[in-house]
Amino acid sequence: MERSTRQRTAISSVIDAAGRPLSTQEVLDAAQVDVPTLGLATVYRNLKLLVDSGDIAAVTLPGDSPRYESTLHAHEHHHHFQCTTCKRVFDVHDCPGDLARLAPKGFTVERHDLTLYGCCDECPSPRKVLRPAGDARPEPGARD
Amino acid sequence: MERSTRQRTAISSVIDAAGRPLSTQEVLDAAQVDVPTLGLATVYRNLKLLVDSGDIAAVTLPGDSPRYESTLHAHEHHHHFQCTTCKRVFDVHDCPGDLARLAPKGFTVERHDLTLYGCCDECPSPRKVLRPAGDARPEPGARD
DNA sequence: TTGATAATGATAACCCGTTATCAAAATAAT
DNA sequence: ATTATTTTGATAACGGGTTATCATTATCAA
Repeated sequence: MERSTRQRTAISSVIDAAGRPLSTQEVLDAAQVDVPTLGLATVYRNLKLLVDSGDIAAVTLPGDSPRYESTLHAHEHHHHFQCTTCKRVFDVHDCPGDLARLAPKGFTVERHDLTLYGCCDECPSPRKVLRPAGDARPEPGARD
Repeated sequence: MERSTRQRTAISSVIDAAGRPLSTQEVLDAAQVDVPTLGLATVYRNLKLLVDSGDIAAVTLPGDSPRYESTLHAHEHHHHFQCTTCKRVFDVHDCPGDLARLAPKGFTVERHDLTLYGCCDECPSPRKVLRPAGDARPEPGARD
């Protein structure tokens, strides 16, 4: 039977508490606060188990690896925002609605994905921050 | 200097004539009608050249490899439709508009991607075609 | 035509996210 | 506590899409 482990509990609660979809690396980093010895393979194993059990859902974005979010929050139809600076993904709780009308004639629309791109509230906007060319000072929130 | 070859011409004109974004495999298949000896490496090389020169644009979709479309058509803001059966991608020339308002407060929206999913007009809709369980007859337009 | 060199095709190598392997550790029923 | 079994962590292997390698072929200016 399935056992309760410190690793599994940490991974699960990190996702539930996040409030936004997390990457495997973000899950690893956050869960290692509770369980410092946690390994990447264990994260992958448990993410798969949680997806299969329906507790979390995978969020796929164009040209980036999947994020994972709690299905408790994800049950309502929503979309996502990705910060082009820190690459973090956030929930967008609204939807423009009635998108099926955009499809070509004769096409049936079953679902849709909408991703907004821009600058989150913790990253300095590249458009607003002017600096000398070549100044590549790392920014708060930047991931390598 | 850059030379004109049968391969380069074939790849370029296939994309211009497609009317929808093509995968590398679709480009290879279509261009081999003109140049049967065309190899996959040559397709990748020329797609990169065409993207760098601004003649074509890469279209990235969630969880699928990129498609390529002529920038002549792609200059106007538009979106995409992917058929869940044949996996082909089509242009959607409309846009719901005013999506920046959906973002969380304090976030700046620079652009957005919208992908519709469903059934194109050449594939039988899985919802409409009832057949006995286990009957996996390949459908017109299906890709393996 | 010739010759310098860019482009091609076949395939090996690469990248990176993910999965498999396996000995060691943790869990939970007894 | 004992023991059967699941889970873990480290790391090798995998897979697919893409890029590098290199001998051969094609292009084009002279």
